[in-house]
Amino acid sequence: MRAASRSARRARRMRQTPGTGAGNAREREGKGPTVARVRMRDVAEHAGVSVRTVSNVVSGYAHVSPTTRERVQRSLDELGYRMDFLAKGLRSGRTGFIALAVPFLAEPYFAELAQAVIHAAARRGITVLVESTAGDSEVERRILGGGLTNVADGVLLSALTLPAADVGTAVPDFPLVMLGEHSVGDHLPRVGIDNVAAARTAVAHLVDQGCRRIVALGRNDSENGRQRTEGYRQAMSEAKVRRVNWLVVPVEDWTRARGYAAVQELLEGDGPLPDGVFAFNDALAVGALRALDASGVRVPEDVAVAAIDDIQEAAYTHPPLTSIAPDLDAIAERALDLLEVQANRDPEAGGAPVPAGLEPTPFRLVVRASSLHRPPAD
Amino acid sequence: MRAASRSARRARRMRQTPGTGAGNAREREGKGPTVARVRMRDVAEHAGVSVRTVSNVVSGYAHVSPTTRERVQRSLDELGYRMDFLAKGLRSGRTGFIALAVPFLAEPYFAELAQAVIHAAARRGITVLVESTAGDSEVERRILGGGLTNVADGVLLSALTLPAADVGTAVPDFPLVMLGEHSVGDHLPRVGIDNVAAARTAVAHLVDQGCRRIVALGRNDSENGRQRTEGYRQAMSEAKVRRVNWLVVPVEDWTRARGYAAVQELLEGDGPLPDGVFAFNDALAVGALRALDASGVRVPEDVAVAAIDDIQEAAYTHPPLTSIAPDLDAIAERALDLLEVQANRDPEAGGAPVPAGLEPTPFRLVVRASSLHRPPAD
DNA sequence: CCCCGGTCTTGCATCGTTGCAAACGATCAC
DNA sequence: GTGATCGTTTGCAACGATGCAAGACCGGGG
Repeated sequence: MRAASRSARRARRMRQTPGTGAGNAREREGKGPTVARVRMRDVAEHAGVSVRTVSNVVSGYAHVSPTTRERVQRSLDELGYRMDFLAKGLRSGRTGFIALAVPFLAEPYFAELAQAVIHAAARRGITVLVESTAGDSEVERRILGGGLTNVADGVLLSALTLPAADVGTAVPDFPLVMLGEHSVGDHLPRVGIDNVAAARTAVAHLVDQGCRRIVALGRNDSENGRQRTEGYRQAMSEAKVRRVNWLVVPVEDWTRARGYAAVQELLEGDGPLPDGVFAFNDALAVGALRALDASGVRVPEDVAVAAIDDIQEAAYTHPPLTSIAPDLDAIAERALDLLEVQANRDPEAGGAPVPAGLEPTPFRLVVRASSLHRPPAD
Repeated sequence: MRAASRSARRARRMRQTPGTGAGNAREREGKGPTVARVRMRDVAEHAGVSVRTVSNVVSGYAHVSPTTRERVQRSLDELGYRMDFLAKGLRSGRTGFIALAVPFLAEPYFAELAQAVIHAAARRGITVLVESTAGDSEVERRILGGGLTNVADGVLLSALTLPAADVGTAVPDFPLVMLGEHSVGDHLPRVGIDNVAAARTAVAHLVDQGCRRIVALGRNDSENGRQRTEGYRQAMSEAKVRRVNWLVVPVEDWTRARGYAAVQELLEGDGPLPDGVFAFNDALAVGALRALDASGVRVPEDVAVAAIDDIQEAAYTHPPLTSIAPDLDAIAERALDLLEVQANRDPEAGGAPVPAGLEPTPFRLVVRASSLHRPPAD
């Protein structure tokens, strides 16, 4: 794709003043819809000051006389000046962008996370570049390697598959914060909920509701999965549930389809039916609920269900889904804070070391009908 | 936020060779994690060629001897060169980014649309910048005014609230394609499904299923809404449904919550109950289904439900939702095509005019349980 | 009357890349 | 052998902004 409208205008200007390249008085073409790009130089000439002074006004430099400032401002408005981010970025080394990489933007949890990040960033005047890695660890590795540097001042990476071993313990040379609940080693700063605690809370809630044979829907092949499995174990153990009633059903990925398939298989099997399902995320739970519904199993009477994520959809399932709600806004804000810390760190002076390890953010249990196995003891 | 690691490195270099600024042999600092930025100049020196030749190799220029190309490539790899997109963009006028602006990224439809766009763009080597306008018409107007130009080669805008009157008939001076189903006038290129046809198809399907009193859930205060209303009208009229059985229930926005509230109100009212609900989008339908479920109204036996969007969630509602599925990949591809057409258009030569008006993309009706009011006639 | 400290303004070089067009060398036809 | 041609490589300037440091200007104290 060529930016024809822009380069063509440039070409015209260069034709006007061949060689010198100093084409100064830049014609504004008619009053048609097409508006020539206005540079600081144009504003400077219009206001009768130097380019540098215009820059000073635009960037809010203190020592500019009110008179000058106002005159420049008027020219700025009149010509409709807009900063060229590319030039600014090239010269100053800062772009005003951060990159956010998530596995699947279409997955509700990541969409909601992305929205939270975008809004938090907008409040700070930062624009977000969204990448969708498709859960490809190759892509994730490339990003960790700095593939987005120089176009972004910092990177938020929500890795999915990336094995910790692949990353090594190298600290990248650009601001980076791991997002969500996946960890690739504790040498990197990371923001998210405490997965063990979250899972334990959800499972303990099911136990509270009288469940004694609780199936966990998930898999411990990722750091994230391991932690949620651990939370499940802790809660089961604390509740003194007999080992024979523990069951972790592995699923390939955490989608509605897998949740549906897993539960369907479970129901068709010859093992005893569970009275509780703890899904590692809401998408799995949504699939599970559908499968239970299709098989005529009543929720929560026969089986109680709880999960983690509390996506918006959770309030509208049949029945509404009990879930652990991470504070996405808190995650976004904290992650941006950590990016700033890293960006402001002066590597020369040694400065503060890069913060590392999990920065836990709050979560809460949102109880809805799906887990009300027995009426609350009131 | 300051990009400290980068600017500090720069400062150091400048200290080394004061005045000249030509610091050539750039030291690679230790073997620590910090890696100095490698420029074309560094590669050129390493390979013993000119900077321009490196540029030629990198950009795939044809007339480079195999020998030279290979030598440069080796240096490129060895030094780990990565292009500075800012400099490239500044010089060439093209950034390789496009901007995508949607109202709410957390709404499943927009998330799925965004994912489709990101993937389609990735296939073309384009990176996507996502903005979330929050449905603010002020933001949308700013974007139409060119607020994202110069950082993006083109803009895809999925406007929500923007009234056509505010836009005027001016053709923007940058590549722009309106996305989704909202129109702000037919002077702008636009990609999406034919809303009238889509709505008519959905409603006709409900009629087919034996529905005679069909409520439309939506509002005609947007172009989009007007068109879906029109489709509803056409289908009702074609089916010769008596006027008294037509009803459009207005909703403030197209969310699950509004759909829920609207149906609840409807059920509490004293009017006759409908036997069919046509929701303007899936989110409304999801809310509607939940409200019907909560009130003990059976779907599809008592009321059949159909909607537009076919978000992933639709296959997992209770019961699964019949919906019109737009081809998101086709929308994304076509939109990118149209951006390219505009970008390549030579305004000097007059070129082809900017394509304008709706570029309709295919859709299909996905029938699920929610609309099976009576068993198919077979 | 001049020097000094401060405020306000400016010129120059520079960020890393590509467009342009010229230079270069080798090959080829005559 | 000489000029034309082609393929290959190069130098220079420029994209639009900011960092740096010097210059211009102003008023007050010595």
